[in-house]
Amino acid sequence: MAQINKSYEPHAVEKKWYAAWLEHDCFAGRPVAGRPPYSIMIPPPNVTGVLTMGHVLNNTLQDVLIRRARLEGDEAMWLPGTDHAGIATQTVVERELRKQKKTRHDLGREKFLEKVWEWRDEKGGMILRQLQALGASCDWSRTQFTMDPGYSQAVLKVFVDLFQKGHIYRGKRMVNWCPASLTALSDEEVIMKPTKGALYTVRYELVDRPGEFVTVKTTRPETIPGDVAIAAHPDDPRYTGLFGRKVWRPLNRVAIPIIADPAVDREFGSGALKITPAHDKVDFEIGQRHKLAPLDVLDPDGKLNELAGPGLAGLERFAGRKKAAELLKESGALVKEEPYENNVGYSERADVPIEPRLTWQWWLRYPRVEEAKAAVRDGHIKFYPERWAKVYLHWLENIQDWCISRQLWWGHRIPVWYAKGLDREKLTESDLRDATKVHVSLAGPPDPDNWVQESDVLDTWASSWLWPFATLGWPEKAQMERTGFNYFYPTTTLVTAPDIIFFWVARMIMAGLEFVRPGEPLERRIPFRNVYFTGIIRDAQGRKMSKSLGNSPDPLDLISKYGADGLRFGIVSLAPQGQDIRFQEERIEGGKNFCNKLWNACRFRQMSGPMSDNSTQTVILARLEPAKFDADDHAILDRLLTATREVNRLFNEFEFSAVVQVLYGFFWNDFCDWYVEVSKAKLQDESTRAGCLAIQDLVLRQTLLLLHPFTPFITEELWHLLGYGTENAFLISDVRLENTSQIAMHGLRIDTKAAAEIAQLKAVVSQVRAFKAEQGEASSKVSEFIVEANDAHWAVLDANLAKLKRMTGASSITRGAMSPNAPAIVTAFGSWNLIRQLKGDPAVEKVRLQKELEAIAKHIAGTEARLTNEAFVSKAPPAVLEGAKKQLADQKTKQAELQRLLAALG
RNA sequence: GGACCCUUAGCUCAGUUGGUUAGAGCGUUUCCUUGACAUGGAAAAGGUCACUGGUUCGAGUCCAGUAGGGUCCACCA
Repeated sequence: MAQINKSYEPHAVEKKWYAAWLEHDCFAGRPVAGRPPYSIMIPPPNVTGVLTMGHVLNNTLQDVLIRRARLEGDEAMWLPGTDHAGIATQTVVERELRKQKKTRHDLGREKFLEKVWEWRDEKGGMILRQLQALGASCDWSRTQFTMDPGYSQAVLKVFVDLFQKGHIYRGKRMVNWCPASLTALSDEEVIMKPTKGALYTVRYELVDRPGEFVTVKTTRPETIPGDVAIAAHPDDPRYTGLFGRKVWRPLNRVAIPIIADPAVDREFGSGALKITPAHDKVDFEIGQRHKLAPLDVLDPDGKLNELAGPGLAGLERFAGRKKAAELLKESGALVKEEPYENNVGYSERADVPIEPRLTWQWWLRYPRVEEAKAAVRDGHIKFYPERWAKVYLHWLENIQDWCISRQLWWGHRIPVWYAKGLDREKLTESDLRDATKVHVSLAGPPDPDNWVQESDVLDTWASSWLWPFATLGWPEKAQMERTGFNYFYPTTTLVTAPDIIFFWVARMIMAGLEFVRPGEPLERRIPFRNVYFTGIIRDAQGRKMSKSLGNSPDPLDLISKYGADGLRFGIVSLAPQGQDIRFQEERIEGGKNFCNKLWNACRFRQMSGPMSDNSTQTVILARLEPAKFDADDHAILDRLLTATREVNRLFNEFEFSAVVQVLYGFFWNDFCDWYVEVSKAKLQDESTRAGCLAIQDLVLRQTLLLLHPFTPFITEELWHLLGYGTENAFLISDVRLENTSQIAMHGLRIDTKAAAEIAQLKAVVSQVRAFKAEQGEASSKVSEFIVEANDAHWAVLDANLAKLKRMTGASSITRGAMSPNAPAIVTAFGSWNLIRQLKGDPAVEKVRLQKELEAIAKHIAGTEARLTNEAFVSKAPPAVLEGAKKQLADQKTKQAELQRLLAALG
């Protein structure tokens, strides 16, 4: 067996085991009859993406779940993949083209797409390789890409199907238009941001009453040339006489009507609103009601066009705004300009203000909305934390049709063909259903020469919403058979961030319900049973991590600094359920330190004595020597069982950081700080040595098993170094969690009373150590104690004497009468006298004892007050009452002893 | 404007169905290089649990309100 080095060096270990796991196909998930499945679909990162701290958290948790499932004996399958990320990817490739002074239009659609594929093959999917460094145990043979041929077929089939069912239609409507990416966006891709600007008060002169004006307030004077009316509330007395009259539009001067519409807020400004139907959603609706044709003064890229009139035409929109204000000022129409802050919608991707724009787009009326609500409301899908269910339900209550078309090239091209020569501007809803005018199919029209294909592609989310089943080969029967669709669907758990609850989670639920296993019960159609929402990782100041702020550490740097296990352990310990996380590198360092502690505890075991047969828990149990157990042996086994139960419970509740905390506390405090220390005395005694080593072997084995999901590399390494498995059996894939109740089945009864005694003894040791420190006695210094204790107490001390001496740094602990002038303390096991060359100063000792007496008197008063309270005595449960009584008795004993010591000082 | 969340030690956070003297990690201070580990050990200091009221024998925990912070949703020009 190899020698364990002095400190843990993660890098070689990580490399070695990841390669070994891959080589032995440990990550593969295959249907096994009679074995429960556990499946997770990775939230596919953008193919352009690189690993961020958010990914680290998210994927570590998925790996934890998957590895834990393997240990529990489930057939675990974690499917990886990437998302084609329409806008992001197209932008990246266009940027490269721009370096060669080219645009995508220079290449043409086909050539451009070739370039994108080239880019993807060379540079895409880097993030998946980075996940391997983290230790992600994905079944890489199943890696999917949303533009793969099979996946694409599924996407198009869904489009055709929804079209045929009447859920998809084409409509000219106001959309969120991104002037940078030149495409429509869904509402979810628009971020509202408070933006500083100006509020302009502009007056419009009445045509038939020169010198009289109507004033309006606007933040966008450049759209004035697009005004088609001025509106006021019909009941607004200021305007009743003006409805039907006309005003002069102050830019690109023409006469426009004053109309009455209830959508106008009387309270804002003068109560009058300029109506620009082409550039505002509300205005568009008002325009429709009054049959006013929109006047579009902006080009798709955000430049003002010739309709904006001389002086403005050709200007970029923000330059146009300034210029419009100047022109208004010159003509005297500008009454006021004041600083103003309002909410402006920004394109999520391009981070520029979006323009409401009237365009033809494809829309989806969501299917299965009611069922999607029921699935979560009725608990078929459980959200962790639960409160996200409210957010989800609220969104579904107010759901709007989804704009699924994008004016991009990179994506799934919409499978619609228009008959040649057809005027698409005039296409009606019934024309759409007329096969002579519009063809919708996967295969395309049989006579392609007579048709023109729709140039738009689908929103990326309109492909990723199929992820849980399209990745398993749906809808191709043969593929589904091959991937084990029926075995792995519905997936077990989805781990994702709450910010894509609408983008993705809700839509996947609706898609699953609509397309999978039609006609079967809801719980067979849902895409997943549990959804775990991670927190969002923020920097130390609480800001979101972002590239532009540069506040996001590179996870690969962290891995090289602290090891993958250290990073994983640290990030999980940092992330309690349901809250955003403030990143602290110290916690990652703590993860590394924990690994080192684990490493050294195993090293200590190896150095403590010869290794015996460790190959199964059963053989280790057989090596235990219960007859020779002392209280510490009982206590550590008791703690092991408790910790294991806690871990099991917390796993079921998805409380990962609490699991880590329990394991940390058990291993570091109970095992290393106490049991290993007391072992040192026991190991020197030939008669207790073998049994003590067996207990260590048992505890370490269980610890490695419980820790493995969090720190897979180091646990696998130590598993082999300590001989827990055979050479070709891996902890990750060949070992099952062992039922610690087996310990009880081996005729071994854990004496919980002895275990409780140890807890008390620990307190005494702590007290004695503090006492020494207070007395200026160095913690390592060999001290002499005289203890005055009753027979029962002394018996306990005597039984543990060797250990106690080691733990308190004493050369001797003897029973005897108190020495009057030496410093002393009162413990649960007698009064301890510290004997030194230099006696304590009685005056100082007196003060110390008096202070302690004061404190105990306070506690006694408090406890007595409760116990003499009639209401407490009659209403509190017996256990609480008994506890209080015992507490009082203990406090009184201690008080008496302190008084005795004080008196002895004279 | 609506909904949800948060406020506990210098910092970041735990705190299960209300029950002894409120915990952890980091940081700070003191002591210790004793053969697993200085990536370590021992100990100390540090909290009127945001505030006010209520329910209760008993409230960090339950209820109401107030203040401060955050997130999401919403068409106020």
